[in-house]
Amino acid sequence: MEEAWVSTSLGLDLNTDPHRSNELNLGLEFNFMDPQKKTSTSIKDEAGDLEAELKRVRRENEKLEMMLGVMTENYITLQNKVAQLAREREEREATTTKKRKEEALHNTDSSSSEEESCKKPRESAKKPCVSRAYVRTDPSDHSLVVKDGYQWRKYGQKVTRDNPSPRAYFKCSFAPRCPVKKKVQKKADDPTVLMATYEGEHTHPPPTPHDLLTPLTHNLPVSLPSTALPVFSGAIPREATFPVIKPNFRKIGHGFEEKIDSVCDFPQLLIQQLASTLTKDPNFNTVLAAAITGHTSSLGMSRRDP
DNA sequence: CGCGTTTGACCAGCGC
DNA sequence: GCGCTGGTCAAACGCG
Ligand SMILES: [Zn+2]
Repeated sequence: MEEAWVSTSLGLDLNTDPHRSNELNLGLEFNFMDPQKKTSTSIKDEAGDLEAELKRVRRENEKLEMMLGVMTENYITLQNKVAQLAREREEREATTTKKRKEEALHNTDSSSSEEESCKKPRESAKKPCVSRAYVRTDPSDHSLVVKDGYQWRKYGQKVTRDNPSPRAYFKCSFAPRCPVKKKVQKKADDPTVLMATYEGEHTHPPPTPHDLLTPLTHNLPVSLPSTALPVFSGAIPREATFPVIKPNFRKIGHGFEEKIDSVCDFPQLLIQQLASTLTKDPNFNTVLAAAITGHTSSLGMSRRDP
């Protein structure tokens, strides 16, 4: 009974979405509304409890947010390292294989194998840094978009020979200042997995989070002039990593610009270990996004299905 | 109107 | 030299 009344009140306060909760703000307002109407102390208590609970949930949410941020940061760092190592190994192997091949091909000149590596320095110069990432997606999703925290501009799409699904070509939005390109194509044997091939290294800090996240909240003073690097003085904010995972996340942190800088509260070692473990899983982003989304909705939000 | 995407044209490398 | 293939360009188009 009481609950019904409460939820009605909430529903009235909210716009059209009684299930979804802006409870964080609502809890407070709702508390003010109470005394006006006829209230019983039990309801008050309940409201108080709820409010406290909401606060707790909110704090937990924020902590999770930050944890996620830290984790993703570490993840990206580690990913870069792994990619670099893989690249180096690949190059080494490629060199040896090529040498062997060439040796087998022209058995005639056995003296100078170095010459060949000199002959074709372009090949290695052409591919300064190549790394691969695999991302699991919704099978019904044809968009060929891999959310990796950077902004990309699509400049081409091709149907390739050995794969029924097309390959999309992207350049970093900071081009030509940033030469990074990526190719995205579904795996031939598993169309639910996107294979992203990155070439080059970004010449700028990973994400431009606020640009991506808050087009409407507030404007950044930096409108990136053509001469200056996108400046990120100090550490990258924790939201930085969110677009990597799930842009929708802005809803959560929205409006709470509090100083939740208690990273030290968290077991960083554990996080780092986690990150390093997860690094081995190419589907980490997807899985993490799903997990976080699920966790978030189970925390305070009921799902909203269109 | 500006910006990003789409898509056909074009180019370069490679094998035959 | 020719054809195939992957990669890039750029005009057309759509969207906010
Ligand atoms: Zn870049």
